[in-house]
Amino acid sequence: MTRARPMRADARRNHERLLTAAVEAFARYGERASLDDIAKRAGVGSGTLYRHFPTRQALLEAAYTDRVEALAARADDLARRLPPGEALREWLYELCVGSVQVRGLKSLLGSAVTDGGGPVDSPCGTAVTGAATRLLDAARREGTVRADLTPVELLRLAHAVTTACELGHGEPGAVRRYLTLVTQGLGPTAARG
Amino acid sequence: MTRARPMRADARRNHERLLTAAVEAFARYGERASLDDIAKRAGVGSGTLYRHFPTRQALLEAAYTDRVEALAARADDLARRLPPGEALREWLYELCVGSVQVRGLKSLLGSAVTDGGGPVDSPCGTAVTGAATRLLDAARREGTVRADLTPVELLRLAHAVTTACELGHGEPGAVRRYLTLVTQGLGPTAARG
DNA sequence: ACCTGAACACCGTTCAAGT
DNA sequence: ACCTGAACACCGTTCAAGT
Repeated sequence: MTRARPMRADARRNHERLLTAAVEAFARYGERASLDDIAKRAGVGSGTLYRHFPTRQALLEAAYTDRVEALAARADDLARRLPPGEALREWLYELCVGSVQVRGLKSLLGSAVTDGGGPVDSPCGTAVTGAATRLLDAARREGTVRADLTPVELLRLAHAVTTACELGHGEPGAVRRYLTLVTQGLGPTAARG
Repeated sequence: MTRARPMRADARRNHERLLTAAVEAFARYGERASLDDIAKRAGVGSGTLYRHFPTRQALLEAAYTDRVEALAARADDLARRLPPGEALREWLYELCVGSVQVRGLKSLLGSAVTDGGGPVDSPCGTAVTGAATRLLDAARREGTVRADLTPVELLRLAHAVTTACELGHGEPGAVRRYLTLVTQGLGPTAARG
């Protein structure tokens, strides 16, 4: 563990300003918001943005650290309050709602489970995969989830559900609907919990 | 029905060249391929591209007309050969495989079920929603699909599955896997057909 | 050590001028 | 009727010059 040594006062201020501007811009324009515009709104040269956040991904990750951590904490919270199966379902619901509502968050959560089979090694990837793993393990022990489902698969499906919702452009109840379809399956609705 | 009157010879040739270049570019770079580049490779001024295809969407649609029609035809083909439930599953599989493999096709199919509850009124939207409706109706009569599932929901889920696969960046068997998860649901694997 | 902003390459889109 | 390509506005990224 190397502890980052303190930034110079102006650097620290710029860092903060950039983050504020980024959060606002991502909220307004989605994850494709103009980086140049973010720098301008932060009152900072474009080079400074790149110094602090070398890639768009890095900026996105920094902008949503709080939210991702809150999501992870929420998982453990739900695990304490509800039976495993319900906790898992409710967490998935909140995850998807967040992804639909907070523009840019979906992109970040998606990139946390992109590429190889495993989760990406980033703070966001670690936090969210950890939460999913804990919920999934408990539900599996309870026997309410298919045993072969992996955390990454689960998170990818959540991302997929969010995508399906987006196609409907804000239809109310879309998250619940598509989540129901995916968790229950497409077969005939006979005896179901 | 108004029949388009024949294009001037040079216009016709440019139209064709643009399509060829577009198919190639979309295949190589995905649906975000540079329009300027497509015009250049077609040996045509950029204004000409906009004259023939006013939007990127229009170009995308034109580039994949054949493929979309083939998909629709394939649905009826499968409906003739297989029991409804199997025909539906197999069609979904081929739809997703196509969306994963042919860059740009996913985007087009997605936009065919974007926005309001109904399908978009475009040749592509009509063809693909028609096919989905026929397969779904048959399966419903047979009782192998939940009765409340709509064609647009089905197509959005297919789009969603494709998205999940993309996150895995070409893992073999991903389409089959995620399609299985979505069609069977995430519950415990007990008695299943 | 950090910041600035000009510079470069690229893209989408429009439109006056051409044939 | 159709085509061309310059023009404009915009964006991402780099880097020499500054403090």
